[in-house]
Amino acid sequence: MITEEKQLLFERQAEIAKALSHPVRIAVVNFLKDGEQCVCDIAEYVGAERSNVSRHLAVMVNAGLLSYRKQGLKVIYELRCPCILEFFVCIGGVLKQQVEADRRLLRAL
Amino acid sequence: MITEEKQLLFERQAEIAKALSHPVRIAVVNFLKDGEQCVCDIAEYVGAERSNVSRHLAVMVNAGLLSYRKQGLKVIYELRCPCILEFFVCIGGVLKQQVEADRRLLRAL
DNA sequence: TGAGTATGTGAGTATATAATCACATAGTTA
DNA sequence: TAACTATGTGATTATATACTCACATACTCA
Repeated sequence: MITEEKQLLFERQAEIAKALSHPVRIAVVNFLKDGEQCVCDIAEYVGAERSNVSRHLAVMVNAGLLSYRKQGLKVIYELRCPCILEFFVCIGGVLKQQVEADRRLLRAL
Repeated sequence: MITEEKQLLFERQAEIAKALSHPVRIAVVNFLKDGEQCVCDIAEYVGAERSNVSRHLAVMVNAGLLSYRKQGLKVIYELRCPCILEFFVCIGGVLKQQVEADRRLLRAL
């Protein structure tokens, strides 16, 4: 049985995973890992419409992944917690294991 | 600029995150971390319809998170890569940091 | 063989998400 | 003040996702 607290935790964890479940948002994290950036530059890096990027950023702020500050005309976003980068290490483990499996499959052909 | 390879990587990473972006699927990982289980028991643990759980499991298999084997009437699922559990450590870091921020906010009231 | 059990799937519906365009807002600078 | 720039948002549309119910499949065991 899942306790009510566990249920809440699962929902919160799922929300964070969802905030990372889009290629554009993954790209954003990758771009911001080296330091804060304005929307303009983020949009150029990820190669998407500014308004679209704006919405993706809002999703990530809502999930608690990003914070932002205004500086003149610009709005500058940064990773709220560098620990999110461990996510890529974790996912990397899964991907490596998949590639290994594919390789074994290939050899069996 | 994002290279074509990076783009592919981001898509793959997003896909894995998406497979973890639902409370039921998070619950499944939590249940399976102590060992393989059949659909029946998984459904009871997560508290959802069997057919619904079946679909969630299919999503996770597709993403490469789970593997399964048939044993008589039952189909038994297990984590394909325990490294996925690091995901919770990572997410835990983000959540802790959010709770800290909330606490600071509360003190400021 | 026939009843029973575990699982998966088709079809339908409701809801959520993503993308785009046009426009609003806010700050800048001449 | 007026033109300009960076950003966010409303409205719309297309697509994806989640869920449910009924049913098909596959295996078990009497």
